[in-house]
Amino acid sequence: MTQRIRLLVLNAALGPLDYKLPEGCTVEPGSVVVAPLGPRKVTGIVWDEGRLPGAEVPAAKLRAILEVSPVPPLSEPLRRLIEWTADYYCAAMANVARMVLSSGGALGGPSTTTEYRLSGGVPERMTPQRAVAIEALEGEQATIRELSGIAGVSEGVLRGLVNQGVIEPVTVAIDRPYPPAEPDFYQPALSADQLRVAKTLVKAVEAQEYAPFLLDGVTGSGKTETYFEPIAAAIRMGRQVLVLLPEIALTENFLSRFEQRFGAAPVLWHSSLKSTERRRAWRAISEGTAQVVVGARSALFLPYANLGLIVVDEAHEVSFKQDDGVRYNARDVSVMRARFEGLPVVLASATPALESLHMAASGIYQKLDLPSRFGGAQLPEIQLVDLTIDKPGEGRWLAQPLVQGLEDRLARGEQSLLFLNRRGYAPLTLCRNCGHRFKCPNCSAWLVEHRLSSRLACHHCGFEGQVPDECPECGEKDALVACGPGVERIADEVSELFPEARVAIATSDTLNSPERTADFLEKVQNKAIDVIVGTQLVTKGFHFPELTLVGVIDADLGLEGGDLRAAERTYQQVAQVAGRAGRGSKPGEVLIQTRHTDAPVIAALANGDRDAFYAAETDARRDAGAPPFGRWASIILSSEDEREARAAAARLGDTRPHADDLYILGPAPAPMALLRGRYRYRFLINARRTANLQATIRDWLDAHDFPPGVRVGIDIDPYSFV
DNA sequence: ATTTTGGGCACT
DNA sequence: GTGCCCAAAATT
Repeated sequence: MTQRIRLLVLNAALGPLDYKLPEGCTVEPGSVVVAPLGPRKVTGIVWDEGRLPGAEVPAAKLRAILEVSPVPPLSEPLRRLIEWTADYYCAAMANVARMVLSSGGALGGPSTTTEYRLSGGVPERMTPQRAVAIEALEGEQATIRELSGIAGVSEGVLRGLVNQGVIEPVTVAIDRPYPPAEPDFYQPALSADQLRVAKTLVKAVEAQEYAPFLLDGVTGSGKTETYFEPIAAAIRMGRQVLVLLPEIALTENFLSRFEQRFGAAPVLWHSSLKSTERRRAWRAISEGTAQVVVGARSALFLPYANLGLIVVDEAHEVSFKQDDGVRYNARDVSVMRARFEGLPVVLASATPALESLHMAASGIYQKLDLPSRFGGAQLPEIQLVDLTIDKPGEGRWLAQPLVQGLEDRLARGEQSLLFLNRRGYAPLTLCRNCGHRFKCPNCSAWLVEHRLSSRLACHHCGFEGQVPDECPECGEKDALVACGPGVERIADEVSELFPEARVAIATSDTLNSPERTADFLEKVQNKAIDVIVGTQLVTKGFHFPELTLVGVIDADLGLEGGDLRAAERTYQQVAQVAGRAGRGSKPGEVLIQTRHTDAPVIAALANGDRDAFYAAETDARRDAGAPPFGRWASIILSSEDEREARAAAARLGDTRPHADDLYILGPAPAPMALLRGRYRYRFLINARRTANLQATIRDWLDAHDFPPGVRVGIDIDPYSFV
């Protein structure tokens, strides 16, 4: 009697498949195996009996699996999390499981790899490509393929240099252990508030039970040092910790504080890890030797052997919502994982999402407060600049009070930060003669002028073009004008006003590598920069003690557009960027430029009345049936063929379900009706909490067959309506 | 997703 | 009959 097993195959188009075990082979639920499929091989996970739907195939058809991967089986809580995530977000289990096994190579077992680095030698014959490679690879060590990516030369060039001995091979053990974090390496002095909160969290870690916390601390209150204490407790108990951060590219500050506290760097997990690093981290995590993992949202689905605590820092951040593939919200799934695993989870933020505050008010999350700044620093003074009164001149964006503020800071040798959430020089370029506007050929979006790289770029699909001398429509020369401000234009304006000021632009364009970020931070620290002009990148996590002025160029920007959470997002962004001011001994000042001084969000920001804002927003959400009182979902049908997309949407619309507890809007062209060359039609669903939203959507869509060119995207709890 | 199969059709 | 293209079916 051979044993039948059911596999979750890592292929979204395939249902569960049954196999038999070869003689003498044993597996358990969660085991990762390789199985034959036709002439091919597939990776699958042995699933619990009876938990994957589908009829049994005749025993005669069963083939034996080929091998069991030498990795620990996925734990039961993780298997339940995969099921829950797929179910909740209407995604294929295979796609969720793929995020768990996201390190292809790790499944093969331990081994070594060959990496390459410069030997210091010189090639017999120097060529331009070789010079480029040698310059770019200083201090790098990686595989040939990765080095080729870093240097921007072909692999052939590098192989040539290997033959000449200019690049030498190094044998590296992939699975060498990480340096241990020491829970008692350095004990910082904590305030009474911090101690009180830390004690509660340490207790929760020791209890080893599900316990969700909302750590609500004002900017500069020392949330990080506070949650380091339960992390230390978990390390002492030999358990692992996961810390989720929104933008892993900008963790310099976090990492140095972590090393100071624990004497070693944590294990990092993010999308730009090299394959060997990824594999090493994956194995250490699955075997339990990685103590503290600091990662972007994808770190949430890794197979921790022995997890004891999850921390989600800046938990309100929109970037925790994945916007392609499985559209999950890492903040919400973190809480579910903690529940399945039986762990404490800490959501930390100075500006919590309304949903999180509501959970705390309902008694589902325990709320912990850090109401004052660490070390006696004061929260900054906030003032509004009414742009309808203090009008900047034509082609200017800084009103007089802000110019005055900058002048004062420059005179005193203090630093300023100007916030504008728009990359590039100008968001729109048009022809003065014929009115032609530069539009992306693949998207419903204007091309943004970037003067630093002298390009017109689409921020949605990556399309780039040169800025032409003449209008492509009417041929008129020198008639193109830039409309509206971007950070580059603001930086220009500051330089014109204060030629002696040292201005730096901080966006994803300029801080696009750890090196450039470190360089920027160092310059700010050494006061080699007077004025920072930045996008949302600078709103979070930075600690600049000498920064005493924050200017918000246009607080109304976020309120435009159809985003359901626009008010909340504006509040969070402005409050966070304001929180960068006055973190040291000198008090901070914040100037907010706006045309709507009486808008509730703006007024709440000016008065520092967070509670009033949340109360007003809560009422608005209740009236709109928006989260947390109701739920939204969006369904987007897209195709490269406009007519095909429209027809598919119309047919789906014809069979829309009718129910008392939800209503369906659409189909209508999506806000970005053309995105990356695909035409998009959208349905919006608003449901009461009582509705079974996912089941309704699944039943509705399952009854349809769409043409091969049509893609269907379901977004549960959408953030961006794009 | 990928591979195999089979039907329809032009061509010999 | 043979080759070719494309859609449909099978894959456990």
